[in-house]
Amino acid sequence: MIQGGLLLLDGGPMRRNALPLDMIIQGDCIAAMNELPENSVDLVFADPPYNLQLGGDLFRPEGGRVDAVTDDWDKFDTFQTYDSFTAEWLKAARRILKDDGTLWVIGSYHNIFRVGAKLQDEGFWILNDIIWRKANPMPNFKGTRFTNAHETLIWASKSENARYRFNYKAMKAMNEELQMRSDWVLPICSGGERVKVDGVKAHPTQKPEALLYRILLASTEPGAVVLDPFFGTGTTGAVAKRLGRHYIGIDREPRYCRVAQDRIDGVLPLDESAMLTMQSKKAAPRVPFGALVENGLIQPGATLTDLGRRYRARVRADGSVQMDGHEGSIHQIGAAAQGAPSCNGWTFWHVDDGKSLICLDRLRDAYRSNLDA
Amino acid sequence: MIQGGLLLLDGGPMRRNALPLDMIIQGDCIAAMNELPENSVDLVFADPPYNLQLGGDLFRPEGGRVDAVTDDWDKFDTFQTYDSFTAEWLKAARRILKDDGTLWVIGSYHNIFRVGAKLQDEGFWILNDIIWRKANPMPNFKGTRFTNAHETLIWASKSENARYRFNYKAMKAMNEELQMRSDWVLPICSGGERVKVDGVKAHPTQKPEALLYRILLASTEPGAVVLDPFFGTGTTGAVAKRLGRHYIGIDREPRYCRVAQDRIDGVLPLDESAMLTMQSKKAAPRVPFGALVENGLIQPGATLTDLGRRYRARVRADGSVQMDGHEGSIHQIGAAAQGAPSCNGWTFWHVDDGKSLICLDRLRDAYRSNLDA
DNA sequence: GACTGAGCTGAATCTTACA
DNA sequence: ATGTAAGATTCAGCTCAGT
Repeated sequence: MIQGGLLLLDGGPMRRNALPLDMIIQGDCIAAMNELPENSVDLVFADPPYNLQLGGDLFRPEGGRVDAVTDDWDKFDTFQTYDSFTAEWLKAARRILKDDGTLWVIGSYHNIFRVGAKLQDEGFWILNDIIWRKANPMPNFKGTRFTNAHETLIWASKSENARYRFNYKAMKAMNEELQMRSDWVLPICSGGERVKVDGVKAHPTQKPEALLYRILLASTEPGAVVLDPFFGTGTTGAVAKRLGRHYIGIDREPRYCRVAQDRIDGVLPLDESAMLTMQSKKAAPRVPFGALVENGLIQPGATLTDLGRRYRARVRADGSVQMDGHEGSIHQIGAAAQGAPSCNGWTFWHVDDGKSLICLDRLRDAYRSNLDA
Repeated sequence: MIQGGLLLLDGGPMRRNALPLDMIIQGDCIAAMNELPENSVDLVFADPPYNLQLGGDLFRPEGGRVDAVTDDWDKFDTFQTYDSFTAEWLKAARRILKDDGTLWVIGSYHNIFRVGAKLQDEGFWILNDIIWRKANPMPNFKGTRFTNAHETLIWASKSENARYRFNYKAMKAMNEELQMRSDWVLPICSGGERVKVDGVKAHPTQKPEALLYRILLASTEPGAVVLDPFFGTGTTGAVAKRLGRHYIGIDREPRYCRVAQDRIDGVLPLDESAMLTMQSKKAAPRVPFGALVENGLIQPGATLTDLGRRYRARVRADGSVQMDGHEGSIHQIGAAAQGAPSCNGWTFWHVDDGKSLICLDRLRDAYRSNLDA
């Protein structure tokens, strides 16, 4: 049953072996994919449930409550249940993929290792793992772990010797004529891009369009067929339409299907020049003082002094410094030394190499050029 | 048989249940770990082999080579063999780990998904996946994929509810007073750091010391026992010695054991004061608010207020406080004032000394340093 | 209109000691 | 084991109200 571009799977007359281009299928993704013809799709992008296994509520330091992903679709009883679900959708995706098509999956440490292993078991050949480095991740409020600041994507072909598509030149052009690396810095999806219904976010895990933009530009050509079995708010469809690719979206939730359809209806295909607007900005590398200690440019225990040699501070193993019983960052201790409200420790502090004083700022330059080399 | 700090496993008189601190064991890591006492090691760092094609037969527990068979079967067999090898060394590592110890593993997309899944299967609880973003990776010469510019580490505790060690403040200090994220930018190991024998690099996959430096500083305390079952050139041992941690290294190759021993012999430990790092408040001795009243740092009857002077509470002789008829601890009344689920009264409440507001936390610091004196 | 500052939010496996 | 209370803890980006 087709309703305004919406294809309803259950009981509907979807013809087997017909490819429902630029349509959204409401239903179970495994059953829906099994209805489609084999070797017919150029790309599968999948954002499956992560199986987060969250505990109770989490509160922010200022008292707010974190709006966590507690939806039923993310709950699995055991790893085994999750694994067999994963194997099933991977098998179905593999069948409909063309032999030279590729698969993208995104996940976090909760699920990505299981997905990656299963995908290799099914015969997929991993081409890259890609790190989405979030420019603005949610902090770790309780100070219990490292800030979870990235998600992982796996890009895989159907087999080891498949002739997959990779638009090398386009990627290089997008990255200021440097080869595109396996780590991508992109902001999370927020602001005007976030799809909302009555002011409330429509989906808890909407992905940024920039992510799909780069994926489709890298691994498909115009006119390609892109299938997303976990369509959600339809980011994949929106970007595919904008870039002149065909999409097929599948989602179990009628609500999400409607939201996605509305969203995609509002998308206009892009002319080439406008594509440039989404290029990534290259961030100037921020160097923490601790990195210099860690990399041996400054030894723990070294003494720092100012140009007038009036103050002396001692460097500790973690990059904090100590002076007269006070401890803190080079900036904090520099400020305390002078009784100033603030201080740029990079220019204030120097290392005495016996002959002369070397400004920390010069050591930072040295470290930066080491990074560039 | 112990030879100049080198412990030879095969046939040697290594006593079961003795912990060979600051030693290198030459032998199979699974057998060697199984000789060590259970619950005795604080940290395991593992850089396991991942070259499936060349190393397949090495992982066979029974021996017996795999004949060159059809591609599909060979691959399946290789994964199987690699998986059981992985499960074996993970089990052995898990046995010798203390219940509050943690495991670090590093790998690439070739093996990390299999290792991660197996590690979850064995009961380890993933705390973070960490991305080592290489500042200077090798380019992809053929232009067929994204430049493989990172490796992945997994950090895991022995079980879900284990009380693992994480030096939050030290990590934050090392990163300019921002939480340390899950993506670490570090240069690859090259130049003078690269261990060479007769001008040729001694090991193909030597890891940078900066990587181990951050790992040990983040997840161990001085004096901890760190075991590395794939010791190679002994980077783990070198950094452990420098940071005042004990190491136990295991490697199958006598050649690597010798190289590592020479390298570690040349390392000088940091002196203790340089090894100091920022301590988290959680580690500081607990001070009841009543003690401040008792010792005259705050007078009974004094008025407390918040930074915005919106709320006022009155201190009573027993260290409880009162506000609008409610009475309780500084935390309870602070929470009630804001309508928040909880509150740190130490940082919320201030005393007005006529000129400015003094945070209770600063009075507590004064009391604590008074205790030390 | 431009600027400032307070407030809100994002795939989160998010405390510890003691009774 | 469970419950209770102490007390430790946040970064970047966007929105919106108020100069």
